[in-house]
This record gives sequence, structure tokens and C-alpha cells, in this order.
Amino acid sequence: MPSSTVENYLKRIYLEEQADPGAAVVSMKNLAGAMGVTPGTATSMAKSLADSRFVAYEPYGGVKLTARGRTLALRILRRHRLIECFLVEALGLDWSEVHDEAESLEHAISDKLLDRIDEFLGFPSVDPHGDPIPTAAGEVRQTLLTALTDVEEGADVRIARILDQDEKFLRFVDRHRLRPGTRGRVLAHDHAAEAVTIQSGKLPAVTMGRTAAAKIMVEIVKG
Amino acid sequence: MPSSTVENYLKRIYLEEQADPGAAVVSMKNLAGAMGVTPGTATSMAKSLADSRFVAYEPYGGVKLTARGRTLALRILRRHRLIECFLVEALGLDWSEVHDEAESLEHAISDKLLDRIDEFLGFPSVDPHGDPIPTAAGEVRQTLLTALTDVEEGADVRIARILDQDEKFLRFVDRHRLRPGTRGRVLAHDHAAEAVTIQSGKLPAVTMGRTAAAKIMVEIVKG
DNA sequence: ATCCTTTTTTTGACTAATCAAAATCGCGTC
DNA sequence: GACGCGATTTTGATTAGTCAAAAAAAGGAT
Ligand SMILES: [Mn+2]
Ligand SMILES: [Mn+2]
Ligand SMILES: [Mn+2]
Ligand SMILES: [Mn+2]
Repeated sequence: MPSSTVENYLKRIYLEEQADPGAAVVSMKNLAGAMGVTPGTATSMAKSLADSRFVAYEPYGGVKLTARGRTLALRILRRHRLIECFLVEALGLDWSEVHDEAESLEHAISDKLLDRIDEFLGFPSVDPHGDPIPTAAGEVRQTLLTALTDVEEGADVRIARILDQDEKFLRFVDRHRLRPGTRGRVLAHDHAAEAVTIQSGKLPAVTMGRTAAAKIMVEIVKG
Repeated sequence: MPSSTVENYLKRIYLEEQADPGAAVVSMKNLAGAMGVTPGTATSMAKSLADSRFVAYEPYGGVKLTARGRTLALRILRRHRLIECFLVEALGLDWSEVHDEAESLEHAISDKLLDRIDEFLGFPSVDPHGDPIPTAAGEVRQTLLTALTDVEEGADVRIARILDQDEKFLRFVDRHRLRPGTRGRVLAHDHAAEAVTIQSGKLPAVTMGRTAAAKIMVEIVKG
């Protein structure tokens, strides 16, 4: 069985591939950065992942998950996201604090326990951040979402997914009632100021920068 | 922070000390046996635990937990047992299968999550096997129990604790309704056959060997 | 074509945890 | 007091994961 280190690398490579679908491979620089290790460490891990056939490794190029590697990455991601759901649903932890906990639990629970959790939760399809939960078969149902930056002024939206697990950002989102599932309206885009103004519930509207808004994915609500 | 390997060794040393309170120290042979490693590995770990002041190590003698080591061992034991409770209570896992799961989860959960679990469970004092749960302060409330082998014929008892986490044994206990909390009556001791006969509920009486009976701890019920 | 900067790889070292097998110790028996 | 056996320690090796720093490669700019 792969170590939790290997599991973490594979999950990270998967997420890097998702984050930049244009790039053919994940560079050692990006991998090292994402994993918080030195580039040399990333290189030697890349070789070892390639030896185990989890990635294709091109020297001076980068790594790319094989089918085998993707399967394992999705297995871990599934665990991660189901655990996040469980911690929120069963124990009432705040969605802003479940990520770190899931980061270690994802390696520790058995398949049997995971199935129980899945059943307990009623087989959810997204986690508390709106991230899709891969199926046991290793499929990810991708929904078409729009970044808040790309929504027309005046449009009604349903917040669907937050692309940043940082506690501070999640608490900001929370404060302004912008959790996945809530409704809102985009009031204005200020292109010069690179800012978006959105309003949710009875709360006063909030204006945030482009980069923040880009991390909030929504569905456009037909009115 | 100590590694999970160190945590496992300390917990094991604690349990070995409990299992043989007469012995002043835990020998390398016993430690190696209990941990499933070679004697040389036990020796080198003993030295390293002594360097961290978790144990006192006497060459050619054995190891003995320091106050510091005992505190850590009890911390892990507390986690282990609360997790066992949680898996049974919240997810309906069978008590015969929670031990292995807890063995890895005990190293993975945060203090905060542990507190939530404790609260969720209503601050239990024993786990599903009847093992006492150490307090957060590191105290173990010891109750006076009698081994089934030491109970007089005809006495009514309340099963209180099972001193073996083996799945097969636990399922045997289960089949004969001898879980912690249930009532029973000791019908006979057969000293020649080294056997004890006990009866619980409406079930037919069951006769078991001394060694099995010695692992079932009970309270005598005054009639 | 040469230089310069960034990225990547290599090298050498280190820690934690383990094993196999050899050396040594402790201790009860003769 | 010497012997022998079981327990213990030592030695040498291995694997996983890491870093620092040196070396090498890529690739754009001049
Ligand atoms: Mn992880
Ligand atoms: Mn998530
Ligand atoms: Mn453990
Ligand atoms: Mn238990």
C-alpha cells in the first residue's frame, strides 16, 4: 500500500492538473511549491512515483498522472471530501476548520469505515465547500459553474463552490453569507478597481477584489 | 511532536506494565513481542525513548514509563477508547471491529476533534469493551472487578469488561450475550476440566475454558 | 552564438524505523 | 568456578523522505 506521503503527492498532482488544465504536465517547481518541499525532493519523488507507475515523468519536463495514479488520487480526494462532510454533519465542526483535519484522516480510515460514513451522509455529491466528491468507481461529476468575476451585472446567482480552503477566506465568505447553496445578486463590476459587488440575503452588499471573486463559483439563476 | 511509532510504543509499554503490575520493568523480549518487531529494534527504540525521557531504560533490564511517558501513553489510550465509543455510537460499527480502526485513528485526530467526540458521546467513562477511558487530565478511574474464574458458583454477575480485543473472541462473547452491561449467573466451576459455565438471558448456558473466562471481568451483583 | 537566469537534477548528508546476524551479557546449573 | 542457553545489544545494511548546495540543462535576450 502506498504511504500517506505518496497519497499526498498524487492528490496534489491531481489538483495541480485541475488548476491548470492547459498545461500538459506539472513542473517540479510547482509540485515542490505545492507540497512545501525543495525542488530536489520533488524530483526524487517524481522518479519514485514513476517507478510505481503512478505518473509519467519526463526529465526537465514534469509529471503527469497515469490512469493508475489518477485512480489513487481520486480515492484520496473522495476520502478527504467525505470526511469533511462527516465532520460538519455529524459533529458540527465549522466548514472553515474541517480541511486540515481531513488532510490527516484521509490516510487513516479504512474502506469499510468510509462506506459507513458515505451511507450515514446519504451519499452526498459535494462537500461543504461545494467540491465534487468522486464516486467509489473513480468518477468526478463536473458541473458547469461560472466564476463570480464572469457573471453579468444584475444577475441572480446561487453560490456553488469555493475554490480556496484557507480558514480566513472561508470565514470571510461566511460572514457575508456566501456559502455554497445561498442565493445572491451581482450588483456591479468595477473593472478599473478590479472589484465585484455582490449582495446576499438581507445583508449589506460586499465588494471584493477580482482574485477573491474568482475563487467563488456560482450557478446563474434563470429568472 | 512524537511520531505515531513512538505513540504506539508508549501505549504498548503502558499496557504491558498494567498486564503485569508485579514486574518492575518491561523486558525487551516482551516489548519486541508485543510490538511485533525484532529484539534489536526494541533495544534501539528503548534508547531513543529514554533520550526523549519517556522511559527509564536500564540496559539488560528493561524499560519503565516516566511520568512524562505515562502522560503521553494515557493521552493515546484516551483517544483510542473514545474513538472506539464513537465508531460504535455514531456509526453503528460492531464492537468487534472498532479496535483496528481506532489503532490508526488515535494518531490522526486533533485535540479539538477529540473534544467534540467526547462531548458528542456525553463524556463516557468506559469504552465498548468496558475499558476505562483516561480523563483529559491523565487519570484512570480503576473499578474493582472480578475475573469470571474467581466468581463463586451460583453468583449473579454483571459483565463489566473484556480483556481481549481479538475479533473472534469478541464475537464469541457476543454470541453468548456476554457483552459489558449484561447480567448473568455462574452456574458451575469444573476445576478438573478447567472450565466455567455461565448463563445469560434466556440463552442456554455456555461452558468455556479458564483462559477465556479469565478475560471476562465482572461485578458481583448482591441479591 | 554567447550570456544570463531560472529550473532541474545530482550529490552527499541526515533522521526514523526497521531487520538479520554476530557478539556479548547474565544467570542458573553442574 | 566454568558452561551453556536465552536474552540483549551491537553492527551493518536497507528504505523512505527530506534538505542544502553544487552542477547541469533549458531557453530567452542580446
Ligand atoms: Mn493528506
Ligand atoms: Mn473541501
Ligand atoms: Mn496505534
Ligand atoms: Mn477497547
